[in-house]
Amino acid sequence: MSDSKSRIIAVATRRFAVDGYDGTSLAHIAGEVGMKKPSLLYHFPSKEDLREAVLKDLLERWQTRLPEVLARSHSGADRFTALYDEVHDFFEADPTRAFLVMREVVDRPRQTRERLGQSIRPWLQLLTAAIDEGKSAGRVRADVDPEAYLVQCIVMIVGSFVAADLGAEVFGGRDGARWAERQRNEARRMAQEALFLTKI
Amino acid sequence: MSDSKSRIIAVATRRFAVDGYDGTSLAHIAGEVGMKKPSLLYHFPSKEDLREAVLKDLLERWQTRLPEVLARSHSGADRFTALYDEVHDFFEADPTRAFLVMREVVDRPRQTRERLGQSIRPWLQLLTAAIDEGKSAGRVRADVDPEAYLVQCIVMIVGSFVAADLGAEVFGGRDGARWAERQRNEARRMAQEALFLTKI
DNA sequence: CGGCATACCTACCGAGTGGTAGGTAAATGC
DNA sequence: GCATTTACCTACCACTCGGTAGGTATGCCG
Repeated sequence: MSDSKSRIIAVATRRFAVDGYDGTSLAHIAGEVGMKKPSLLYHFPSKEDLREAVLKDLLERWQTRLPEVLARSHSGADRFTALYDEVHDFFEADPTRAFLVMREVVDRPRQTRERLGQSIRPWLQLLTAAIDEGKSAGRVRADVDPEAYLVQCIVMIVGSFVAADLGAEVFGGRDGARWAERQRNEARRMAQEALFLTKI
Repeated sequence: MSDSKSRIIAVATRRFAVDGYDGTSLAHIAGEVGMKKPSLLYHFPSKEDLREAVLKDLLERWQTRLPEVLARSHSGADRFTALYDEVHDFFEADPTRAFLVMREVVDRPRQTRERLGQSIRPWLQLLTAAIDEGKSAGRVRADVDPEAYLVQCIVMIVGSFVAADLGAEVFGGRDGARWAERQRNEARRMAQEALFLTKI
């Protein structure tokens, strides 16, 4: 991909995440990249095409990240922690990703659910099987609903970034950085405790 | 409040939730109400004023709902379940509320966190105290971070509505209604299991 | 060298936006 | 009965938007 194209995508990703699709104009994106609007439209024929490219870029980064972790990690609680942290780190590396995903889901529920669904279905099915296996082995609580549990884990991770400011406002006071860490740890603890029978 | 005003707020709430603030025009809202744009602007001097009124209306409904529950409910696990369900029901009664809240948080993190924070702080502080009390009594796990836990509960509830379509797509197949129920039960189970020491 | 693609530009267009000016018909208050 | 307020309207304005037309400088390929 040409340098200009990837720079446009980088800028558009951030602007879409912060100001939303409707709230971002092509002229602003172009200006931030260092060109004029028609030049941007030379690379992406329409705003909708740009949106598509931004989403595709995000999903590709996701797709290339996860397989490594699944291969690296062991089994049981180890694997769970590694995976959970990896997903969290993916969004922590660039928190605008969480906002972008949340916006896409809210802006276009129909289109996004198919696109996102297609992208994460293989992983969720794999993890569902792992949870069922854990149940048989007696490591995992019997009353876990694997599919619903996994979706809710994603909700917790993505939501924790979106709600980070809110939590810091209500409780954190001045200690914003610490709050993010507390929320991260608590979310992981909740996910763990709700899954495994034995304390880790 | 006049009939026109409340009808405008009702329509605007839904449109803001579905299409977003930037994606909704005053003319469309007015048309749906059955009047023209200038007539709407007679009731709300600016679009921003309307946004404010929509948010205020939502928060007021919230404020009037919760006290009853806190008064009604008993203590311990009972209270927890009643409260959790009540919050869930508040959003289930009109799922656009969840979308609206999520949009507000994403669209204006700074302004919203103060507004929402102010509105829920009393309840969260009250519940924080209840959790600490539960810890002393040995009902609640010692390693719970009450504040982070409560914020994460809100994230789970609101997020479960926003992500409902997504989960149904990945797993539910045709069985959409059942999926919503599964996700609700699992979220509550996760919150419960992560809080209490003894099984309920 | 000529022919062509790349990557940008200025200038412009029609549609739609939030908001205003000014008018009107009906209800309300004295 | 008359003045005022309420609640709507038509017509309009300035502006921004996504997108197009058409031009230009640069660099590559035969």
